[in-house]
Amino acid sequence: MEMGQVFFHIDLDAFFASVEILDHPEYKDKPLIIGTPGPRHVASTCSYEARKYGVHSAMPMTTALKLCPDAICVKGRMSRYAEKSREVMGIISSFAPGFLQVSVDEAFLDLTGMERIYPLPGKAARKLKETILNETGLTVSIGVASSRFIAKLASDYRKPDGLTIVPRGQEEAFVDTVGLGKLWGIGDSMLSALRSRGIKSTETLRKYSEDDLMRMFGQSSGAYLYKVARGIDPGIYQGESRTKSISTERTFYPDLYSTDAIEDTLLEMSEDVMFRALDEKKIPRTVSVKLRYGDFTTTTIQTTPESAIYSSSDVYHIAHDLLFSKYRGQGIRLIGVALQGIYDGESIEQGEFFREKEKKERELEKTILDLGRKGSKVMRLRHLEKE
DNA sequence: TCTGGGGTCCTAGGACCC
DNA sequence: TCTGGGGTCCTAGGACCC
Repeated sequence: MEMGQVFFHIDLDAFFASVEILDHPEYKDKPLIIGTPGPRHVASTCSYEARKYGVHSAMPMTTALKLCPDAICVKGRMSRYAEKSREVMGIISSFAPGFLQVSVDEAFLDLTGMERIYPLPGKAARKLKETILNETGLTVSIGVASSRFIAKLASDYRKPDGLTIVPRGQEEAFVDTVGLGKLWGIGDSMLSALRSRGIKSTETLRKYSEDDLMRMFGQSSGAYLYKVARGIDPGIYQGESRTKSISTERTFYPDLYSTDAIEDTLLEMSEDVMFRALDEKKIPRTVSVKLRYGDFTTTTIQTTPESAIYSSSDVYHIAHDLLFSKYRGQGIRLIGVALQGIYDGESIEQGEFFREKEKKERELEKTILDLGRKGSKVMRLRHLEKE
């Protein structure tokens, strides 16, 4: 007989802010926001002191600074956070074999079947927290439960430096305690759709059959709601996820009008995404462009050409066509470029011929790019035109 | 409160094929 | 001759998460 599954969800507390405080002890006990002040910027994280003023992730910086005018604002240093993240993830992954990292600041551990080594999961979790704190100076919150879904809710239940254990059999009761609005996968939109039908709690949600819910919210969402209301893991974070898209986007202030500036941006973005793809030996099948206008209306245009996309000049030309096929001269607030339908560059049918061409093209582009960062757009465009 | 950037997944409609 | 049904691919939009 199986003893049942045991999962940890480990969540770094206010991660970016905590790293900054570690590197700058003078920030300790002060309201700290990771983000650049100014319009069209948002806070990516903030310290717990700043949260006391109502500041939170994704809040516009202008709002955040109205709530907390004395906050220290720091521009994010992603590479430093990645470095710190690797330290922490190294510790977590050596703790038990079933390790699954889901973002820079979050990971799961599967401790199923490890009763001999860790007879008491709570004790094991405390040990893990202590090790992470001693070796990295960072605190984490851990949730322990019989599924990843419940473990994830549990790590969020008490923060920072928290530990929440949900005993087997208490999953449904725990979901009730957490409440509908804080369940993973239920956002503002679903919440108001539920409310408009008089469903304001998980208890009420359980009164509906799976068929009812599927009729009301569609197959996928219906099945999801049915499970989640009962504390059953709907299957979050299961398969190994391989990269499916590579994208970049940029918001402008003020809005962009000039064709020249639009092209310049498009070129940089095409190079950015395609170099990232080529670095991973990936080839995209689809290019998509996102446009957001001054009034926030947003549209995306994508195409999947017959011929292979193997250089950033291909991406640029396609993106350019897409953008200007839609563009009607309004001010542009945001431009995005994405590569989709990513597949393995090694498995290309044309084989040698293709790779040779790609290689030459890529080397040329790297050189141009290195020069071009400081050089002119004109020069890079001239290179592209030669194709 | 005037709304970032990087992702994943779902839906609905149309094209196309058998 | 006035119209089936299933499968798959593609596009555009949107929800959601960190």
